[in-house]
Amino acid sequence: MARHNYDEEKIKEKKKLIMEAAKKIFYEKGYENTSMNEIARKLKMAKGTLYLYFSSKKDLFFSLVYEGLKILENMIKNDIKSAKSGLDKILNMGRAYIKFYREYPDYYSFVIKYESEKADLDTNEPLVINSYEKSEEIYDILKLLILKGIDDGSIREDIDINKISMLLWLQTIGVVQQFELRKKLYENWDEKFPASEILDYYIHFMKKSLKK
Amino acid sequence: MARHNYDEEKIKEKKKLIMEAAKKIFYEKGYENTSMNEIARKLKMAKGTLYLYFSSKKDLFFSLVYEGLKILENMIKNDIKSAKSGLDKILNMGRAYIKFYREYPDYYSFVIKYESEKADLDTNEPLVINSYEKSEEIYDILKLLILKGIDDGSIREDIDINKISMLLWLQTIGVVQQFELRKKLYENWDEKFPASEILDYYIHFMKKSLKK
Amino acid sequence: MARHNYDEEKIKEKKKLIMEAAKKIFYEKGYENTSMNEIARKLKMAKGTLYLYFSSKKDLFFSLVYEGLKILENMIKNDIKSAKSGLDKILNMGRAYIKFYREYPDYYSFVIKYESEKADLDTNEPLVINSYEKSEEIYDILKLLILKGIDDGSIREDIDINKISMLLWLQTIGVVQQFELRKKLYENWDEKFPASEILDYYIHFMKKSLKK
Amino acid sequence: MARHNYDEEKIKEKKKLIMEAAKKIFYEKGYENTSMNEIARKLKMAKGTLYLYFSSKKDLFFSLVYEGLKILENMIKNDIKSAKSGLDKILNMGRAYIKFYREYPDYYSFVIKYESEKADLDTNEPLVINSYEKSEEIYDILKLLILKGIDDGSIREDIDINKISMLLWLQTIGVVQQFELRKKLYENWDEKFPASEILDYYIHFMKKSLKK
DNA sequence: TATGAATGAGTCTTCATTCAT
DNA sequence: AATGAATGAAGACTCATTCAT
Repeated sequence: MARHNYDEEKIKEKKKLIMEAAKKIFYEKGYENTSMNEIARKLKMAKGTLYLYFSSKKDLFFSLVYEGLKILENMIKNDIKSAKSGLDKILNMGRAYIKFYREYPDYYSFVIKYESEKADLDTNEPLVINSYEKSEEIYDILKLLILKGIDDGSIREDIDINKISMLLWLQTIGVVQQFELRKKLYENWDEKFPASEILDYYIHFMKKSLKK
Repeated sequence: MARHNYDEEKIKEKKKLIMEAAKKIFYEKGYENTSMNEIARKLKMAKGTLYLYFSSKKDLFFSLVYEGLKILENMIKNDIKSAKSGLDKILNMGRAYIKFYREYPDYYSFVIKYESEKADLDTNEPLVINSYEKSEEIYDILKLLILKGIDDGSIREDIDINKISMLLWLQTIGVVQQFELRKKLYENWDEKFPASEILDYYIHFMKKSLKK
Repeated sequence: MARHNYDEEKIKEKKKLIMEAAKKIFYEKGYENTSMNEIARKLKMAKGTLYLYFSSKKDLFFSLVYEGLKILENMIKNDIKSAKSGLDKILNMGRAYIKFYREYPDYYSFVIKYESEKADLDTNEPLVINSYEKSEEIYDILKLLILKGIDDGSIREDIDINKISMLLWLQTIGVVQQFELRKKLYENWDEKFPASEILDYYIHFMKKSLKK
Repeated sequence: MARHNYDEEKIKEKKKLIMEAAKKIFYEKGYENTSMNEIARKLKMAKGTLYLYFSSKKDLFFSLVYEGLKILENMIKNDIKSAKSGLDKILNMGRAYIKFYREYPDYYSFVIKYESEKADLDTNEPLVINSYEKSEEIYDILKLLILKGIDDGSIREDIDINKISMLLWLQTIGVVQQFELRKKLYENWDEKFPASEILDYYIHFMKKSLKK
């Protein structure tokens, strides 16, 4: 039994090791431009060894995606808790997403890449189903929070709850994604405010737009 | 001279022809999954001929991107004109982008794809430079419109003009992109309102948030 | 039009060229142990070129199988004609198969290999269907010939026509296949008669067994 | 000494155990499509352990072939004994082979596979030599039985003893092999007689052909 | 101007075998 | 005696690009 746990532990560690190396390369070069060969080389491992721990390149990548999704989920759930009013909870949700992007730019990029191709993925794969459910879950949370916000008087009443919850989520992800794409560009512009402030301003503006 | 023009005309026409065919295939199958072979086959042309008019697969694709950018630019400029107040002009700008997405889903997809990979592109390529300039241009237009809106009393005053102009553009592109990614998903959800309404609601909500 | 024919001709010739080289290697080393790389090397061609003419290794191999089947079919049909009585026609059929084996040992080996794996093949592939039909066809021809033989008095009457026709075909193919497998072995045995006579003796014995 | 025997016994048992598992998988999936990994997994053993008992995948497979050959040999020897006349002995020999095929389809498939590739094998391997000797042995037995049959009046005299003995063996193995290959195919044909009867008819027809 | 045959580097993946523990 | 992680060569196949005609 102890032995068994010991081995499982070792396997997990090795997986971590491989994922750590893959994370860097996938992040730097993108999924398509990363070859299993290169990952193995970086690890000073034989190519075949990778396949001992991950059944395919996709499997290795998705493991990273899944890790990212878990981190994101935790951050959101945590940050919702730490706020009182419905409005604050919603704002914290947005802030959590931005924090995820800032603290884990690599995982963030995997999650985005994954979301971009979800449509083409096999709908039978557990990971795909899982993430579909997570999307729906977040949507439901948002809806509840808005209801709560209206109830506790922190949010204006003249909004369509269904639509605004959907919109807020699209918008938050969208703003961050676009910011990531264009940040280099913006960094060269106005020197008076750092481009990175734009995301904080997004939250600030959302607050203004939602509050009673 | 006349001869010269005639030839140039012919070359342009041929380029159009090729781009038309490429547009369909790139849209259907994506850039990576489209081979030059397939484009040539569809045109009943030799593969080599394509390289007479476009120096590479990338070049061909970027020409489509550029075409798309021009269309988008025109739509925006037109739609700005047709409004009076600063607020309405800004809303029309957003509407124009959404219209572009709806009417030219193919060009839209190219522009997005291009934006997503701009980071990896050679910063010396004219198209990249071009797009940098266009971004700046739009930022400047937005800034002016907001100033005008504040001036004519259609827009609230308690906003940071620099930041909001940057944000609005990121946000609009982001919302549309995220909507495109998730629309299939959302179509299965609430049957009461069609998912496609979300984009119109986005404009509606933007109006609420900006107006005095 | 002339141009078109010319090109088609050239393609056919190239295909022949490739098939000729592949034939030798497949025969020497067997399908599994032959790599596309090796075939290309032998032809002093790039690997990719092979795929210009054959869509896959299987396709290349099956083209050889099909060529073999056509040769065999012709030989059988020809040799049946040149005999009068039912019995002689049947014996000639067997002789034709043996002749095929002797004159085209390479094609013979492909046909055998193919037959051995037919069961595992995709039943939707035209080549598979085709060969199934050919089997049935041969069975029908045999049945007719036996009827004719009984009718013209060249074949004994106390046999089950359905069974004997099936059996004769299995037996002929089987004897040749087993002979091929064991000939090296047998060549070292009795020096008085060359092992190769065994196939002729098979026909001789079949005659004795069938005739009235 | 006692200890030594005990250990040897244990090794033999372990070998049996492994062979039993391998037998099933080799039969289901074929030699090439079976990996040592899979065999080890089925046995809940480590891959390396297999190599403690068998020096290679080939060695493991050949052990099964050898086992099959021993079973076949016994069946033949037994069934020869239980007949009186030379003809009946020969017919029983054929029947024994068919019985082997029917009762041990797995071992049968290994023996056939082995025979098919014997040509490519190292002529120094004991198993190959062994099989060469066995072939000669069977040839000799058949020769004796035919002589006996002629002597006791059960077999016709107008045959070449050397040739017929060689032929009968080739023919029997060949018919069974071809039947095995095509049985699925034939099962769909004539509904009046089950395809499986063909092997019995083969013996029946052999009897007719050989008897005085 | 147009052709399209040829290239060949590069991709993911498999698996028998070894060897340190 | 038993393990199972690691190896690495080998395989089929793709495709943007070139170049002789």
